[in-house]
Amino acid sequence: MGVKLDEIFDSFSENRLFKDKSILQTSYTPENIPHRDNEIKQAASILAPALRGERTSNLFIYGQTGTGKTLSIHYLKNEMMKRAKKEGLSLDMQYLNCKLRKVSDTQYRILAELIKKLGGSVPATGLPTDQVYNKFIEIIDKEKKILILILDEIDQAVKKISDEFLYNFTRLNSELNNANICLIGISNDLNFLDNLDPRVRSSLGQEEIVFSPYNALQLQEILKSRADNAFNQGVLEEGVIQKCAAYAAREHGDARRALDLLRIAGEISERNGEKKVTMKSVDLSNQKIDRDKILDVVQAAPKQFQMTLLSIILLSDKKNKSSDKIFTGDVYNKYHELCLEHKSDFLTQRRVSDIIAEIDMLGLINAIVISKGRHGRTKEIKLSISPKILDKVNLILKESLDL
DNA sequence: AGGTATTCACATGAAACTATTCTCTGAGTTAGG
DNA sequence: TAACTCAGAGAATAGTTTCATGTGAATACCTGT
Repeated sequence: MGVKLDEIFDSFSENRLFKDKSILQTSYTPENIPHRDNEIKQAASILAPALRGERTSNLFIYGQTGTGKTLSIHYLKNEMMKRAKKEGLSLDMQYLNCKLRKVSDTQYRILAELIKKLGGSVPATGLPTDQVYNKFIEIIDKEKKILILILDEIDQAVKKISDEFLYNFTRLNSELNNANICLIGISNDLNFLDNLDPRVRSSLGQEEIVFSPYNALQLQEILKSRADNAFNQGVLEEGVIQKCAAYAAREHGDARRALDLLRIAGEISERNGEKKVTMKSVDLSNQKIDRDKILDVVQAAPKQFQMTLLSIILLSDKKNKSSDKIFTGDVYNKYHELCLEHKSDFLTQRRVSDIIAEIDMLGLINAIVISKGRHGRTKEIKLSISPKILDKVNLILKESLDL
């Protein structure tokens, strides 16, 4: 045993492909951000008055995932804070990601989190919201300064709470005597502003910046600039970067995806003891990402959801041979049967029908509404999980349903 | 043959119900003055 | 006495059921040739 382990360790340290893997991690903030100069400049010119101690317009930023919104804002934040420090300005910028679970659910938690970041403290529960709100104002208003609040994934919070809390934020200034506050909202959802209370919209959307997706070429450059430091010299096989970029470009130019692809490809090659990161591992990496996404979804899904999916899988297993199609009724019967068998309670057909639609949305199955004439109208369901990972999905389902 | 009506097996919507989570209030507790 | 903590009432929310209505085309049923 010991010998074998040594072998593994040896081969591991011998062909190290990575110089610094963390550079490819999503949490890494690079020195410069390629292809976002315009956006950063725009944002900077909007926020610049803050460096003269003046209030700035509220700013709203949108763009799809992996277009560098958060990164750019972080960068800008750091630069501005540096500058403010040098010149002794009382400027404060706080970043808050509204998507984090502990933060997002309620207005209370958002306020509590902000207060914590500003150096105050509130109990995790128990106080009325408006008291927390007052405390928040009190803390900000202690001294004369400019506070810039960056609310990332703000659409998530609004979805959970309602836009009322945003409205509160936008009128905050009228309650402040010393300090000035301004908001930067970041969202993935392009339509977000449209479904907002008009009062909030006009105030939050004073300035807007759109981050457009990277194209394949830009992705390549981003990857290249990071790969130089992340990998050792010459370990990338010809075309690896291009391939990663191409895959990611297909997914609306998601740079995060591109970086993940490259990193995982590297990990796969390293684990296989290869001397270089090969094209093949990029393919494997792509598959792995897809697979992990599916497995995560399946694992995290609620019980009834899993039960429904399992029914579909069982049915398509059987039906594949007789080449029959699967319909809602079949699924419900099977599901019902399974539930009885397992003595768990079951949902109505109405709900299962919705669950099927949800599974469809996640892309695990493909369901289209068809009419079978005299034999009614129903959904025709096709499983679209690749057979390669079907076994794993099955395993997870059986495990979590402990069958 | 050609046209119309029926009918099936669900889809799709809306409202009502329910269990859980949040918020808020007031009473009790603590600690400092 | 002010600040904090906590339990429990009431409000908000998510997940689901109940009730109601809608749908597209295969099939049954005419109708006149």
